[in-house]
Amino acid sequence: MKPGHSNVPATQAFAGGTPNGGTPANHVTANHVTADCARVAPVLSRIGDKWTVLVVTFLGRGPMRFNALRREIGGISQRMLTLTLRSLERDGLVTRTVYPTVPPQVEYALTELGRSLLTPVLAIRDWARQNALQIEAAQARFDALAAAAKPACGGGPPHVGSRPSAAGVEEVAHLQSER
Amino acid sequence: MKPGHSNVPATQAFAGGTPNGGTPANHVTANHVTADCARVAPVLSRIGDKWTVLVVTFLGRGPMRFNALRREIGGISQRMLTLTLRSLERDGLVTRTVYPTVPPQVEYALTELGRSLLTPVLAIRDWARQNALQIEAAQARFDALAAAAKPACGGGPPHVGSRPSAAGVEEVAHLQSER
DNA sequence: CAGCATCCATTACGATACTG
DNA sequence: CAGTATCGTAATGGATGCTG
Repeated sequence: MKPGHSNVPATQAFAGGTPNGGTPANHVTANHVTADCARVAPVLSRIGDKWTVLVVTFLGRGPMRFNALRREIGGISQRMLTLTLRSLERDGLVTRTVYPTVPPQVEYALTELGRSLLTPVLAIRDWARQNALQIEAAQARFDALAAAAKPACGGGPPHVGSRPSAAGVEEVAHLQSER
Repeated sequence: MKPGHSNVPATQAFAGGTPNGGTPANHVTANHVTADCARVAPVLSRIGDKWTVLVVTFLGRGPMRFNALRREIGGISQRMLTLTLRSLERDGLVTRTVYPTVPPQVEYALTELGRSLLTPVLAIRDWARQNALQIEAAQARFDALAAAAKPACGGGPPHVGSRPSAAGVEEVAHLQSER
């Protein structure tokens, strides 16, 4: 069996209308929403896989050959690059052009659709860039609390996990100003 | 061991400068790029997991209690909702407020950071919505070609996969107009 | 150079059962 | 209600070796 992508058994809901504006108390009739959500989910799985965004981002800078891409990206295995490109090709996001030269030469490029994807994808990437530090800080804080609340017995071996909860009375409405 | 999230061994590159504009032949010195890319990758893994986007989207409509979220989302298992919310809390994207009522009541809400994430996330979701049909069409086309080029021997059992390649001479520069 | 096939480790996720 | 614990399965993804 091929370990290829394209899966997603079937997710349903996907949040319907406008997140705020629009009708305020509109808590979704939960029926027609389900429909196109099922089509949205697979796309997100695609975006979310380990390499798609990378590849799309790089191809956004112009067409590229297989190994060039491989080198630029850095940590990707040949297998995953192949798989990712296949999926993208299948989805109509990239084109694969083979030049029948003596050493075979294959060039990948974004399609129109692929370029349109580039916009929101870069938006996410930039968000990630800008907020990475905040997130790391939040994680550190969280982990610190978790570790503090679970000294278990002796010291504090690197056995991370668990949570500060159930350590006594839950702190209520922490009033954290969301920094 | 907890099956919790937060993994990502270490990805490196992440496409540096402006995707097009800027310096044209700038093919990345591949060094300082590697730095913040390593911080961006985990964030994307988070976005890409099966439920994060869903949860964030729903919470974007206002604070919600555990089971309310569970019901609204639909296909999520209790376990995954817990895990997802944990991760989001750890990342500082949602707050978890426990009200010590007799039946315990926990409310989840997006933080400022979480709301800022909402914007690019909705952008992706909308892109997915708008282009889902094109993608499906592209897939159908691709799969049709793949199936056509691989009748194997007898008929065409449901052994999907593979590709039309290596079936003869590769079609060169297909000139597909990217529809 | 480009890429498929196979093996193998890790992980994500769902179902189920139990707790405060 | 809101979890946690445990189990089993399937998907993800890396390493390696072979082909055209």
